Amino acid sequence: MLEDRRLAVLRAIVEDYVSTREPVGSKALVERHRLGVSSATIRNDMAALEEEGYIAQPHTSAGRIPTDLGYRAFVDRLSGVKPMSSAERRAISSFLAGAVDLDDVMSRSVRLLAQITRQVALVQYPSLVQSAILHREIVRLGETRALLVLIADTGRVEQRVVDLPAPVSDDDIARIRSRLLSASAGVTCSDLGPAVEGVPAEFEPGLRPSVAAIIATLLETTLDTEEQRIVLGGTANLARYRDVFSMNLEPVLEALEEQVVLLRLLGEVSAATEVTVMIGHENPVEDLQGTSLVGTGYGRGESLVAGVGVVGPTRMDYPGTMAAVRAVAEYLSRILDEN
Amino acid sequence: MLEDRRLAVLRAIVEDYVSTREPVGSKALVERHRLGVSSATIRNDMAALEEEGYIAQPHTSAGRIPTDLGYRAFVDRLSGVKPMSSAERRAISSFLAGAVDLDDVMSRSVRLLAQITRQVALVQYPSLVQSAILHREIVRLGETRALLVLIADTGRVEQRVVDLPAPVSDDDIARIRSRLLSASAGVTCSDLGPAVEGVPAEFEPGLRPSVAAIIATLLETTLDTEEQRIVLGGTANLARYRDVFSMNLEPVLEALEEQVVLLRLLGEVSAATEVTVMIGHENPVEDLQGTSLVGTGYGRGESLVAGVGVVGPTRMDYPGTMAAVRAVAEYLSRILDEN
DNA sequence: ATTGGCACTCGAGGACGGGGAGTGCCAACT
DNA sequence: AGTTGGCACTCCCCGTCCTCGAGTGCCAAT
Repeated sequence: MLEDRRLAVLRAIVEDYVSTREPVGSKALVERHRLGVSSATIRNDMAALEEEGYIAQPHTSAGRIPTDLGYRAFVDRLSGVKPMSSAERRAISSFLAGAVDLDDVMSRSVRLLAQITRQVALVQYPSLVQSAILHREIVRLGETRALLVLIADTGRVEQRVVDLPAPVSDDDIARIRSRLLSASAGVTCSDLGPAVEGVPAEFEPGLRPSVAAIIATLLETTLDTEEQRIVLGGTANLARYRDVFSMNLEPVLEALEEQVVLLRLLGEVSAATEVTVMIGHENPVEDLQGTSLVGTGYGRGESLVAGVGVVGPTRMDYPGTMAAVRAVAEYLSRILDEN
Repeated sequence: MLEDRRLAVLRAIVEDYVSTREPVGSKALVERHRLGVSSATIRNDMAALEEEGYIAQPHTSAGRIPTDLGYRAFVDRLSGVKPMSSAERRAISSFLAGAVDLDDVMSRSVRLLAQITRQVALVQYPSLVQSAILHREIVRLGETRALLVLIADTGRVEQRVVDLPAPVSDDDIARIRSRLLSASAGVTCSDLGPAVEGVPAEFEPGLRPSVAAIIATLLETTLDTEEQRIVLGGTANLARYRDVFSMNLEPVLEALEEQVVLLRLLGEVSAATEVTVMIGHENPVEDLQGTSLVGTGYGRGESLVAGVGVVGPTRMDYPGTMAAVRAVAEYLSRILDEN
């Protein structure tokens, strides 16, 4: 009972602070919420909450603001995921339905999510490793250059230039192409290596290094670290939070421009279908420890192929953001399912 | 002679203001530059320059800062393009040489340019309309869906999902594919329309709508407005200029997220091989009138296929930025030539 | 356990004032 | 005519001081 009220107070503090951006005091609290007790009582509760590390004072004689721990408790124990209005759902689905290809789906999603949450949005391309390859194409660019194109069943298209160790004719390319197609038909990325292992040996000695080079590039393209790709949008929204990242949103912007960093980030929260939240210092990226990350995975049915998420100030509307992230992930999954 | 000294004073003011970011006064000017006259004389010149609109005072009893007109005069009449050091040239070429495909070239270029200039960089993909199409591929995604892939000689790969009006078999797709390939072999984008016009009529009536849909998408993909694509990087550098965009770099960030805006922008400066500069209010985009744009076109030999540029505060190092933009454009042209 | 009362703390924000950089103008000099 | 030193003047910057008020912690009373 007593514990209950303390949590109610914490929730009220989080909600007020998120909406006003100002430290909240005991008096304002009893006025804005029907807590049924006096401000003195609230003060006692606040002292206790501070003792336990859920809230803090910027300085003596100021109101309290939630700590990362406070937000964590709020997210874990106090807020369900707020359902989105049907109007919002309709807006999402109609906006994403107009996409003409995967690139378009990705860029629309990221813009949409940024707009809804008014924060920075991240969307990851479906992983190649998890996909079936529908088609492979080799195009001759010149004497010693070829372009390799992979088309996955997710709609993803990857391209790679191959430098060939020796000149190769149009005809040679055609033969290599058809042999590779037959050798790898219907094979998933992960099984590709063994399936094409013996292929170079089937060709004339002079051609073997070139075939090997093509196969090497083919395998490389589907390598874990190489193939990941993330788009982000809504960077402009960061400017709104100038106050939070006190002087320096520069390191934040810098971190967000690093694919590697983004991958690490999304990797942490996209392992599950539930929405996952990382708050402040929980973030593994040092420059982003002043921010929170809300993310989840998406994919076809049970198998997750990529992640989607939002980066914003720790002082964010968690229920709303979580709902938006979940909704976008659902629609992305649905679009993948349709293929 | 007298006019000469006035210009020398203007140049000195621009240089000092760019490096110190503070209004510059007559006394500081004679100390830092060998002008051979006293500060009183400089004061007279400054009054004249202000009269003519080249410089302005933030308030009485402060130093002068250049106006947009002042920067314009500086760029047009006072600064040659500073040549890059050979070390810098080597850095550029080695950085760009490691690229594995066109996407990689684009993203490396944009990061490189952002890093050299410490500003926001823009790089445009080579235009499809200006390119020859090396290869077209049609892949069946399902009963009524196909994926169309275009490969241009610039290394650019475009994809598009086609919704077919009627179910089409694997075999049908193969026939359409080979017919389209033969009909359009060696044809440039702009001549594509006439070349494929009669193709649908060659097929069975039931298949004609589908063939038409594929051709429609094919043509659409190479449409002027649709096919343009720009990448940008170095957004983090904007944060450094918080002081310039006094309160609000939010509109700037927003403008930079709009492809349409970026296209308009780069379009203005990428029509020539010389580096072009737009200063402050000269910028057609309202939200960017506090910034300057330095850009140029690049391409194979004489035919320009795209643009590259930098957005930064009007108070920027024009000679250095122009040199960097020109150098990157040159290397991009060279890379395209190699294909 | 809750409450009203009270003394105390400390930041925000306004008033004040000296210091200094910079200007414009003028009379004198070349 | 162009240049220069001198000088009065203007205002911004910045530090100091002070008041105001929101908010706290503690205590005695219920």
